[in-house]
Amino acid sequence: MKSYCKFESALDILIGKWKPIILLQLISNGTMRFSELEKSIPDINKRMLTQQLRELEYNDIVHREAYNQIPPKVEYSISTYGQGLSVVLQVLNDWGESHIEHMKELYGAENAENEPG
Amino acid sequence: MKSYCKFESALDILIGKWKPIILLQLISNGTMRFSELEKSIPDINKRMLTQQLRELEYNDIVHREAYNQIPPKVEYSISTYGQGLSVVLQVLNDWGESHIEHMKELYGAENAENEPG
DNA sequence: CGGTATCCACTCCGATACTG
DNA sequence: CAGTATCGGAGTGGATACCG
Repeated sequence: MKSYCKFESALDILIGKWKPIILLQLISNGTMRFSELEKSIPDINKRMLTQQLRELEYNDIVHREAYNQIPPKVEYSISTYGQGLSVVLQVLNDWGESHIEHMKELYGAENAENEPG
Repeated sequence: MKSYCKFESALDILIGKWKPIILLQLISNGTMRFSELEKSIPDINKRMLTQQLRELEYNDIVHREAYNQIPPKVEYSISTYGQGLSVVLQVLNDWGESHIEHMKELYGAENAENEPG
């Protein structure tokens, strides 16, 4: 049996309320400006968007390109290194999808995606 | 490009301070009693162990077998359905391992596993 | 032995206001 | 446009005591 001892560090990178949807947007749309991300993600605010992007940038998943001009223009995209995450996200997505089905079988269709109250 | 729209629900199941290490223990050791888990995970307390186990049980990842006897005996193991997670954890583990290396290259060996302050 | 109940600390997140 | 600063509430986790 293999060790599995490092999967916490992978998790850490994906954890954060808005990181999944941010990654989703960047994967689907390629390069996006800050304001485009803001518009494409309803209910997020600037503070959270900035914070989550900074963490993803720190982990070299997202690339930030700032143009020195007025008004400012900053573009975000999945970094070259970050492309490697796509396999992981694909696996998580597939398993997540089937898990939703499994939960429906166990608990019925309503409210079946998450934890108990 | 595929949709990736369900990987949040997979994440939800793995998120929780002690879930990774609990899963690790059960995967490595098979069936374990409550007190064995408690001993094998330094710094966890009963409340947290119970809570995280309940959530994993709710999601049908962990199976709970209670024997009606005094003193009580309760055994936990990865459920049959939960075995399907191993592929996911393997992928996360592999990527996490290489990511730790990547962070070391970027930021040096010390303290390179997680987010910025 | 295998839990609950209670209380407290801390972190995460949201709302809002301000800035270069 | 693309942020930062500040504040407050909710949720998550820790310590401890108690229970069947």
